[in-house]
Amino acid sequence: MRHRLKDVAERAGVSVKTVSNVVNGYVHVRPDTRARVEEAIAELNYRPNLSARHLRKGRTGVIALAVPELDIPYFAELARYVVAAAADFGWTVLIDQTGGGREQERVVASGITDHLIDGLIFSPLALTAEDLAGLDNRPMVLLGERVDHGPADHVVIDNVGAAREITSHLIGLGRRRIAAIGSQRTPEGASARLRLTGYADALRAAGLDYDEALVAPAPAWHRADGAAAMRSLLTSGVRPDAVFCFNDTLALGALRALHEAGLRVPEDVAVVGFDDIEDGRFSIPTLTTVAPDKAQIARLAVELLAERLDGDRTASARELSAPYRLELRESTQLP
Amino acid sequence: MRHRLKDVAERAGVSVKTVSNVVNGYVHVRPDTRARVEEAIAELNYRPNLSARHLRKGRTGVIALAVPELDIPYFAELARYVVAAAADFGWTVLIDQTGGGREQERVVASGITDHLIDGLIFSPLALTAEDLAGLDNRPMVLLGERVDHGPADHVVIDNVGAAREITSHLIGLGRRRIAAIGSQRTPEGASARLRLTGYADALRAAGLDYDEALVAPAPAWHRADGAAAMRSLLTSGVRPDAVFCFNDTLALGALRALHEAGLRVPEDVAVVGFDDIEDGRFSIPTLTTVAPDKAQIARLAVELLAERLDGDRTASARELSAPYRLELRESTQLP
DNA sequence: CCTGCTTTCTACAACGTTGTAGGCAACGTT
DNA sequence: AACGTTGCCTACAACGTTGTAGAAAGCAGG
Repeated sequence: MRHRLKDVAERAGVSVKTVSNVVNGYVHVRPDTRARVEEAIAELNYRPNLSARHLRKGRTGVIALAVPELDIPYFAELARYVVAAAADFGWTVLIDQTGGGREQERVVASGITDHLIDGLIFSPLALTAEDLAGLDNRPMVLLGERVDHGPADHVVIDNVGAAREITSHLIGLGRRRIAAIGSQRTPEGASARLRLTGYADALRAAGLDYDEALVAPAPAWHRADGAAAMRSLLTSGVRPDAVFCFNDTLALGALRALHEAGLRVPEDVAVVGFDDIEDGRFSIPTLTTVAPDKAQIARLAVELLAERLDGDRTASARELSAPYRLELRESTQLP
Repeated sequence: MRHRLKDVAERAGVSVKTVSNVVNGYVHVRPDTRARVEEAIAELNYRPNLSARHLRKGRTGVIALAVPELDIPYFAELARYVVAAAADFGWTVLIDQTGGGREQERVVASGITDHLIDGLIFSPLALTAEDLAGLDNRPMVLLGERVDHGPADHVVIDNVGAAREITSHLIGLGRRRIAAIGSQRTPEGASARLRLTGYADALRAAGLDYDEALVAPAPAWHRADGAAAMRSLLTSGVRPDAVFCFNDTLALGALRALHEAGLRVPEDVAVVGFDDIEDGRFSIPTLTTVAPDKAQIARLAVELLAERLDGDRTASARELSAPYRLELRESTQLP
């Protein structure tokens, strides 16, 4: 059975509001009264009804994290950090999987979980700034690149810079025919566009040609897509000596395809990824990658949301950048 | 701004309750009235306040899924299936990460998210039947092995049978010195114990000795633990020709350690795992594993919860078993 | 002993929703 | 013409909580 403030109040011989005051840490309660109430709470194992509290206060203590897919390791790792960061604020995190489609994302953003959550941390793939503009402006923090200069707070990393840096690393190793895997022409592909830009920048800076034939598209960024893209690069005869994959799962797929083709990594082809997922630290060979500071991304997102909730909801949108670093591993380092 | 039934009612010129009836699909509403109300709902972009509805009805339409760690791929994949299965019932899933500790799990089970959720699907590591016995019995479905014959509904797979089968497969390939990685002595290690039992059964059935030195413990079941356990097996000099790892992440770590030791898989050592996570389909070599039917596990869990919510809450606990099959891949199949 | 202040507590209303009870037409049956 | 039945709708109360207003008791200062 479930007890209410009223039950506790009767047992302790005080009013309902006094129990509420004790629960909420109100100071002007006599110590012996407080003790009596706390005892009653313990005896009845009383827990506040969050729905009722929410109805009254307008806050639930729950925020949502919406990501395209949980079984993409990057998002699972990110979720872990967001849950941890939110715990510091006493928040529970409701994790929502959008699937990445534009319509599904619109539903989530417009608040299918309406009235249950105080705010939303949202990692959209397909959503555009216009989609967001028409919405109910529940406090929201966006992760990633898609909705540039939209109406909401934003945590990003410098995709162009990171892509340029890791491509330059490959060039510095003496590689000259550097392929890229993961380009996308769809509006969903904002990260892809930025990483491609960084890749092209690095080539240009080194005086290398940008060769369209070395750039392989990937409809999604799963292992299977990386493997397929790598295979098509190999059969097309362009003979790359390095591959920059736009995320780690693509890179793991590419490693697989190279292995099947009998090519050695890094001797014949160097491979780099992006995201620093745990798999890449144990793959054969281990994977050189761009490591965004996920803990920092999560913390910044939660802090932005907290400020938005407590402070001025109409203040203009802020954009914060999280750091990254290169993780050099076996897939580029000759033994 | 956010609108209420009252706003819609005023706009449509009807009572609040009539709007509520339209929203809830009550039949006795004149078509023209219904149309007027629906128009007003659309114009105001009205959404019901779930907290208020819950307060009144005692249902939120939200269930929680509590797992030890989201960045263990098995749980992430499971989460995906649970979210999908729950959607069929119109439920939103709140995903909770317990961390796997006994105290944290007790907090979750006793309902830190109290009153916000209708029920709980729970994959405990450390919790004991006694822990659960004292709790508030919110409808709960348990996944996995730990709390055998506890008070709650339960979805399991036949760990002993699956472990026996995959070990027998190794024996059938002619392997004789078969190591096991992942044993645990702690109370958390229920799955470990069952899989070890199946392993020992298979050895006995084939007339092979159970050799303590071939069984390596793993404090957790991460890649790093698998790699460490494999290294210690190799340095101990027991020279296994096959390894049964109690889950896939352990196996991926073991593959890594074998690679570092210069041993070939499967030529020198065959490796098998358990869980069929996506990584194992792309690792080098790809991983032979026990593939539990995760979609079925998720569906059974959600259905059990639905029955518990709608039906008799005091009916005795049920235990359902989900199927599994062996996935034979490169880590055991000679080319 | 009165006044004004502080501390401690209580009664009441309200948050947005839905179940219950009931009213009023319109209809068909006697 | 009176009656019961049905369809459609409304008023009210209640779910459990907390903010507001204010009462009662204690205290200090005159």
